[in-house]
Amino acid sequence: MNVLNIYLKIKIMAGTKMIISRKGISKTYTKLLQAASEVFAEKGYRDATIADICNRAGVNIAAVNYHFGDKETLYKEAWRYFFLKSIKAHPPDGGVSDDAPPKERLRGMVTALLRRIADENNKEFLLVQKELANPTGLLEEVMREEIWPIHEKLEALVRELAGPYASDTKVRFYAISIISQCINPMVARNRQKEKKEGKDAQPGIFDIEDYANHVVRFSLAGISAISDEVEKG
Amino acid sequence: MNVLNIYLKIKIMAGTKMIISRKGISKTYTKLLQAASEVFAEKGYRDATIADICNRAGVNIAAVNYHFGDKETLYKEAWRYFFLKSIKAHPPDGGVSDDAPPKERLRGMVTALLRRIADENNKEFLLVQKELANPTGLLEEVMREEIWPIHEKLEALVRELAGPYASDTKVRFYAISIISQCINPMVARNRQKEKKEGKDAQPGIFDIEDYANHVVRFSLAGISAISDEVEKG
Amino acid sequence: MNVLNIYLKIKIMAGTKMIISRKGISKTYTKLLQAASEVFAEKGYRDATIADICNRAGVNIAAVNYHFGDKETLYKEAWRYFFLKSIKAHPPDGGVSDDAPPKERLRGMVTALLRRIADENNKEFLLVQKELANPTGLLEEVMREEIWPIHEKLEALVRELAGPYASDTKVRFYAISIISQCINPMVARNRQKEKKEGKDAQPGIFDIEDYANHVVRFSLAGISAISDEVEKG
Amino acid sequence: MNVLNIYLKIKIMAGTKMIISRKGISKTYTKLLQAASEVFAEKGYRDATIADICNRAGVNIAAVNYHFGDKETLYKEAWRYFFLKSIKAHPPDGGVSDDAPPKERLRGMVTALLRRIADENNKEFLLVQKELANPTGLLEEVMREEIWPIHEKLEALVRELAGPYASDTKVRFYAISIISQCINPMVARNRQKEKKEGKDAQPGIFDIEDYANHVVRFSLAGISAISDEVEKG
DNA sequence: AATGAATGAGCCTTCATTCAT
DNA sequence: GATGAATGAAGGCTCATTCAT
Repeated sequence: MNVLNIYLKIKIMAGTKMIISRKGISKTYTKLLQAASEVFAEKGYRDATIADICNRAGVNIAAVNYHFGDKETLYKEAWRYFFLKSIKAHPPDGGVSDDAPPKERLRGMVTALLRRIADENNKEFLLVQKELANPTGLLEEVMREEIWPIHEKLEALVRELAGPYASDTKVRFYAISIISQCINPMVARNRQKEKKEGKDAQPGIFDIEDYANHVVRFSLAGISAISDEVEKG
Repeated sequence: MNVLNIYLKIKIMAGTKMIISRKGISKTYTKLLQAASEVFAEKGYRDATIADICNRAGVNIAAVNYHFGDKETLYKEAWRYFFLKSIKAHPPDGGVSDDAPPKERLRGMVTALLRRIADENNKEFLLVQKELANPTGLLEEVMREEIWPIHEKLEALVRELAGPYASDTKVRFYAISIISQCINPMVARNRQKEKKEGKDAQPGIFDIEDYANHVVRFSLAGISAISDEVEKG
Repeated sequence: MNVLNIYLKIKIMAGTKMIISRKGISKTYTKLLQAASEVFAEKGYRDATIADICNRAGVNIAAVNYHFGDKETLYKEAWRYFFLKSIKAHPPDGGVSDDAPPKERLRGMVTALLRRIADENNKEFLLVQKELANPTGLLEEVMREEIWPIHEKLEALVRELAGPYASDTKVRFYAISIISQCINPMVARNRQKEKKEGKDAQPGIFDIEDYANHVVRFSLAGISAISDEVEKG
Repeated sequence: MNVLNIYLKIKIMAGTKMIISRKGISKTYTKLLQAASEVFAEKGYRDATIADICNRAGVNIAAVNYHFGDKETLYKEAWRYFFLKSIKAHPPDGGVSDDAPPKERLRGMVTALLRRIADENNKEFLLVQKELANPTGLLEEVMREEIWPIHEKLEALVRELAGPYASDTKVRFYAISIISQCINPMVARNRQKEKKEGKDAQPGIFDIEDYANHVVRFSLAGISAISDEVEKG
């Protein structure tokens, strides 16, 4: 290497510029986050291209590197950004007070979760779904942080409903059943809405409130029936 | 004029292959399907590279073009191939006769579906999941053909269980609840198994037979409870 | 290299199988020549693919290698094949006897050349044109053999017409003028016919006999005028 | 929660380029056009490779994509670029004023066209020739735009020379004869110069000015002779 | 004589990233 | 803070050729 011409260039990159920059969040930065969340949600991490995102954001292609360092960081930040928006718009308790009877609180949680996933403006679950299917490993930590609390809260509630004799396994199964009933059909529903060709009856699409009612009654019946059996047996 | 135009071209080639292979041995086609299903299941359509697949299959890169034309076709064929293997290994009725009482048949279907998804050697659902999340549009048709019949069969069974007074919407909701309880946790379970780092309790992993029992009892209770309400009300 | 497994394979390839094979020209061989001449004439050496040719000929892709050794040889043979057909169909003297007066012989040569190039079934000039533009170097020798005699014959004829005082340069120029008038517009004419969209008047297409008359009169006038000048001057 | 998420990533990069380049130096775009025109002219569209071109231009392969999008566009732009250079260097009227007598103007046009084609630095006609023989269809429109006007101008001039009684067909034939005498031998001449093996007398190569004189006199004689015939007859 | 299977080299293109201002 | 220019690595695909029967 040419001795005389060596030079060093030190680059310091902050994962979250938001906090560092003095004048608040820059316009370009926000536009990029918005565009990125849309494109990532539409195409997934791999198929989304930086050029795509910058194009939609109306900024230069080098802006991603400038603001976020690389594609990965942009991806993580976009998810974080929309997770915060989502959690603010859809509090997990569904607006039901902690003092309300358990059944009401269950209805609150189920409805909140269903609405959150079904929210057309909420790209969050599309991103999550794509991440789950094609794991980049990038959202793992942040997802664990965000999702696990909800699951735990639900388990606690279910334990109340199932009574003191229910085993841990039972309680876990109850919680799984409830969450599955919320997530799976909603994800399918979103997918169907994406392609707007209503050529046939589209059997999967339905009214959210109706379905929420169904899930609550179906699950309460399941819990009490099994719990009764157990108590008797 | 042509008379003297004869010329000889002598080519001397040295090699070893001739001795090694003798008869229709290397089924490149099958090896490619196998390798493709693995790599596609692991990485998804986009991240899987042809080089990867051919490498794993131990064949030349151009073999994909020769046998399948392009990556897309290989993808579709790999899925079709493994779907057939899967459906053969896990008949949807779970081995329960059509004459058995409805509850038994429900148990059969649920168990079959759970086992099918949970089968570690079955790449099919990994592929499906990746396809659902990052739709290439390639499997759409074939998936509709294969999956819809199962759903319809389940709906018919649920209608038996729910009694004559159950509305179509109710029946549909029952079916959705049941299928969701099967698909969602199994997919999550597979994902957890993929990364074998059992650093924490891995709360999602459980015994399939136990869970199958749970789903059947939970769902039967849900169905009969709601149906009773309806009849009375 | 593995000493024990070395083997030798000697391949003897004949450029012109026709002469070697006992039972005459094989069907596949001829079909290949025909298909090759078409495809080469349409697309040129480089853009024509062996798969294309074999497809059109309805034979296996390995047939080219089997019968001709490689693409180059097929190319040369196809040209030779069609050159012979062409020269047979269009004798250079146009059917005019060697005893005829020079003007008649000129008319014969010009007409013959024009017709030969314009012959729709004659792929020869398309091939030549493509070869001239994108020289593979393969037809060079064969073209020199075939084309040069015609040129020389024309020069001899022109010398008769120009009279004894015409310099070599003059004679050469005359010949060039005449041949150019034949080749250039005919090539352009073929090109126009290739794309059959007669959307506008297609000013280049015209009647061959009319044009032949024109060339003869135009050229005779040119020759005699200049020769007269020279003689006087 | 984000507060502590700041992280630093320090990257140390060593290189030498900074010192070497300082100001808008390397006109990659122009270098590419130049190199492309050369390579395309030498090898034709298909045989020219992007790697070749970029190599000769001393730029990275991806530069073609960046500046031109793809090979096709580069091809078109290279042609357009050199056509403009050519037309500037060789104005079609050959520098003869519009007021000059028709014969002088004919001499001007013929000489200009001959020189233009024969110009060794002018890749334009090589490109055109290759395009005509192996049409990519890409230059079609642009060629029609550029070449047709010259042809029309020549026809107008010929009409002057041929007198008022000449039919349209006659005039067209005259123009074709003249242009053919220019294009065809020049193209052949270039081809011969390309391969610099002067092994034999290379009968095609000659002095341009001599040939220009010949074409003018030859053609004028042709025109006046035929026109006279017509008038008399 | 003829062929389906297989191969290796090479080409165009894409794309995340970096340069240099 | 922001950007147009430039790059290197890699991927999918094509195609003439060869293998093995």
